[in-house]
Amino acid sequence: MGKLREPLKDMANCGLPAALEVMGERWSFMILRAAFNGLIHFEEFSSELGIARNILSNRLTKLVDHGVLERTPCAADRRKVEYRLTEKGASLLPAMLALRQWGAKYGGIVDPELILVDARDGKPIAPITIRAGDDREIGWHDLAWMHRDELGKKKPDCC
Amino acid sequence: MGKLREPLKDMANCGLPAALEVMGERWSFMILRAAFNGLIHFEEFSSELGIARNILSNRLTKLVDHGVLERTPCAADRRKVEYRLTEKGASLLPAMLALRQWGAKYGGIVDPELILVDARDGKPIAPITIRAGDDREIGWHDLAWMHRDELGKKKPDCC
DNA sequence: TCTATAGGTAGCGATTCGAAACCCATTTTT
DNA sequence: AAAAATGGGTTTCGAATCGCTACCTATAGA
Repeated sequence: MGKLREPLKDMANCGLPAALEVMGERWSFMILRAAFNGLIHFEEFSSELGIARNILSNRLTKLVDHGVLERTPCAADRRKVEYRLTEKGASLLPAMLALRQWGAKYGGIVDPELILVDARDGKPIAPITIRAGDDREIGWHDLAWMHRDELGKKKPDCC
Repeated sequence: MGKLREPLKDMANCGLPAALEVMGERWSFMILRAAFNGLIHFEEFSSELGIARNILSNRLTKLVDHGVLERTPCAADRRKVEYRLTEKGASLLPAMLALRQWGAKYGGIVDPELILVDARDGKPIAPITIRAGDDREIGWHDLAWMHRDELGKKKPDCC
């Protein structure tokens, strides 16, 4: 039967510490955001983010080490370097947008000038939600933990 | 017309710095996770997370100050205090799960013992995705920024 | 009363951050 | 070709933060 509480002890089983290991430091998410916005060069990140060069250098190499960004020397101008999102890095978009939507909703951003839209129809994207396997939106109290051996067994309603 | 790049300069317009202001420090997300798992008392957070007491105290008061948690003295035992998620705090669930799914996928968690399921049918929840207003799943390259005045105008395909 | 529990603070060394200066290879300008 | 500017860093060093341990106070239980 599924447990109501997840055992916090065994971190080995949880993706959150792993994610925070990579993205949990200061500036990491802002760098990611900048990368999604198309910035690729060191100086671009530096000037747009206003972050100290040593810290930026440190974060960029860490993100590269963890496979979020890919660092390639620029062929055209050999002084330059390109930092591009990998597939792994691009997969952080839902997390980043969810965080961002939350910050916008509760952080006092009432009438944003720019709105993120679907390019195909120019309409705003939906708030990011949690969905069951069949696409129903579900909330916190609809969730349960279940051992991998007993998937599919509906939990009793009682507890 | 929508801009391809979001101006990073005006942070006032972006929810991400606001979100990171609240949740960007070390342990904040782990505390949130613990709260989602039903922990409510200081000693519970302390022992389960293994975090130093002064840091924990600092984070909890910060989360309370920002309205993520609500601190109420426990009526039954006046030594105790309860930290509970507010609606604002509970709204972080999609962001936390997205981050967590990402960490699990890429962080080498191959065969998790416990799986997050929909309590109604015992089936695993879906990966968190980005959706257009009409519920289509969309990806990074389908996104564009549009000024609030010109919503609904489809962008030309050319640029 | 005596002890244990809950929720913190205080002190202090270790780590990390951040501003500024410096460095060196590669363009670009003159 | 020489001089200057650019790109991507590293070094240094003071300031802030982290984290461990010890301590404190109010309440509850034995």
